[in-house]
Amino acid sequence: MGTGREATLADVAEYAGVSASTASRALNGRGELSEQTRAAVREAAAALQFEPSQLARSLRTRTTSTVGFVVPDVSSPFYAAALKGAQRTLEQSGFRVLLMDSGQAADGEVAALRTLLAHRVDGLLVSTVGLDRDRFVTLVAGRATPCVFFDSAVADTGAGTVLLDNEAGIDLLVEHMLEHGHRRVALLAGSLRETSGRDRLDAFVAALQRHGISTRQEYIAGDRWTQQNGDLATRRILGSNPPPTALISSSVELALGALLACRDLGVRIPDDLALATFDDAYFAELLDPPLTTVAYDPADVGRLAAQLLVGTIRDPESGPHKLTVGVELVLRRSCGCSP
Amino acid sequence: MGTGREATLADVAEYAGVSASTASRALNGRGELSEQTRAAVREAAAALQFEPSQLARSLRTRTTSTVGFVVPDVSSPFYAAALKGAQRTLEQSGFRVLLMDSGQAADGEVAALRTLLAHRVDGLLVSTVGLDRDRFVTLVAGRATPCVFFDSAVADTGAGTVLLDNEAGIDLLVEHMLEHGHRRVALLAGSLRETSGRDRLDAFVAALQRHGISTRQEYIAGDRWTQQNGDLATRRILGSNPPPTALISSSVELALGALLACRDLGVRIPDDLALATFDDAYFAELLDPPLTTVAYDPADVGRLAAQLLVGTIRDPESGPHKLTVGVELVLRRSCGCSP
DNA sequence: TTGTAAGCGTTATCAC
DNA sequence: GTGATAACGCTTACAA
Repeated sequence: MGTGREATLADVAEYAGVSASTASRALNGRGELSEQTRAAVREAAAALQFEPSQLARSLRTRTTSTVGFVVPDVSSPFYAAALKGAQRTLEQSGFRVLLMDSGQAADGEVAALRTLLAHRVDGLLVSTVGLDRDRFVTLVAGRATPCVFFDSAVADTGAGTVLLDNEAGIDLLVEHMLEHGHRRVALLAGSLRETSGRDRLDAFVAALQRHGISTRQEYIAGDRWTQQNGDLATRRILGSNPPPTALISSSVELALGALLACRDLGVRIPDDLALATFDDAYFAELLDPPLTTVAYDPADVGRLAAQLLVGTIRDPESGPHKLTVGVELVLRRSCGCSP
Repeated sequence: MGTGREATLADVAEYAGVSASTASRALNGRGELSEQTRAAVREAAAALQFEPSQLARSLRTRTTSTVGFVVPDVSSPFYAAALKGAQRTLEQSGFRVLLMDSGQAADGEVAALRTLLAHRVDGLLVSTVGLDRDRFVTLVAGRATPCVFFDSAVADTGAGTVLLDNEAGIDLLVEHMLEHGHRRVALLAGSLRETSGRDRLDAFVAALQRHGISTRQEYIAGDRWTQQNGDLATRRILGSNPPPTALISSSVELALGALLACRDLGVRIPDDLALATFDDAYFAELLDPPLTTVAYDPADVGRLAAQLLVGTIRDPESGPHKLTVGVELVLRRSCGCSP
């Protein structure tokens, strides 16, 4: 059961008593050949457990059927779900996924992109941590490899972009808090280097403005998408005088941090502080208290981005598309609504 | 900024006025060459934005520096975390990750393995959905590509295995329930085709046995790792007469389903039913009620598996290793403990 | 120190 | 229908 080399096309050809080119044609169903030789080749391939080398094939055909997927953190539920969505449609279109984690850092992202390009992937799916435009352009936009951004994009570049409707989401959250009668509303912000984080912050300020409420600096805190950052930022915000009566979170991790901070501080939700967050999670309903959220389908984001990318790979001329994934408000107890 | 072909090593060589082999040596730092030509080549590479084709390199060197990663479901937090752990150590060792999702099906897993083998990955990291031994052996064990299993393995094969200490985990859970005075203890089981699921079930039966309690068939239900299955199975179990007073769950998804079912049925936790589960989750403490769990580091599982794999790739002779990742009990309210 | 040539395993373009 | 033959872009003896 030990093994020598893997069988090559030449081995198969020899076994079947034909030339390599004939064997290739037989296996790929191209060209006309007799049923007889075709069968012989198939048989030989089976007998030798032949598995054609994608490496050699790719080198020759100049196409890898592989797509690079770059995210700040694979273990985040959002990215994992987006990956899953992308996976499925890519697989159906005959593409494989080469995954890279940028580790939430620009340098990591650049390294990932380099590696992927060196592998000659046919396309790129990236959620950027906030690369500056120049760096991105010289790195990939100068090449033939199409890149579709999702969730967080580099402005004015790429073959397509799929973003969540951040503005609509924050609007829903803010207006709902105002309907509950709150006027002192605070925000837990995520990373402002990513468009998703910045857009949510901007939408928050704009929404309040629209209702004649000017933003107080002390009511905005946070700069990373982590639970710990949510905890810290919440404590900071609650320290302001007067403290806010409502808190909107830019992500579920931040909201979890807020929950922890409030529990520790003895701040009751929603009685002392109303809370609602961007991102629904499958466990949101089971939290204490159940979280009011802005929901969307993260797998959809990946799926759409993958579709855009496949479209561009197949037809490079198709102009850059921008897609927005819709969101909806899910009312639960944390904002003050009754079940 | 459209683009022609990517620059090739030959282009770089020409630009620098040297031969391709010299260019290759200069870039890879092999052999002795004058600082002068080395600099010239580097300069040329930079000027042309040369990115060496891993494809060609791999074809020539017969090594891809790529590892295949196969899991039943990427979007599951456990696998996502394991992936993250593996990623990190693989990256440090110079390997890239080609990710495939088997979609919880044996056929999907076989397809994934085939694809990965065709890509000539240097190694495989797989959490099997329960492939039968023969199928696995003819597919990959007959080849030179080493395979390390994690979380769920195919028995007696592979270059290594990293499993959670399922038995210890279930023991902790069962004994804790017994300490609380429960005698009618039920189990939410996961997929029995995976070793993780089967091991937990077996450990459950054995643990009760050890304490002189024989297992009742009606107290065991479940066959998939989903929240929905947890919900259904819980309802079935609670329908038995007399119903159990304690419920142990094989995974956090199942436990979430149980929480939902109990809420719907008006069964209070822990008063009417004590609950505890395998798998800690970052939100376990924030649930209502906070969940008592068996915790471990999922990233560790991936990390160790990756280390084993890299070791085997570097030294194919190193015998098959079996590693077990430790677990610990985290007491919270759902089992009846007070905070 | 550098160049020449062969070869990795395919597929594509020709002939026959 | 089928078989040579030449790439694809790189590395590595072996020469020079």
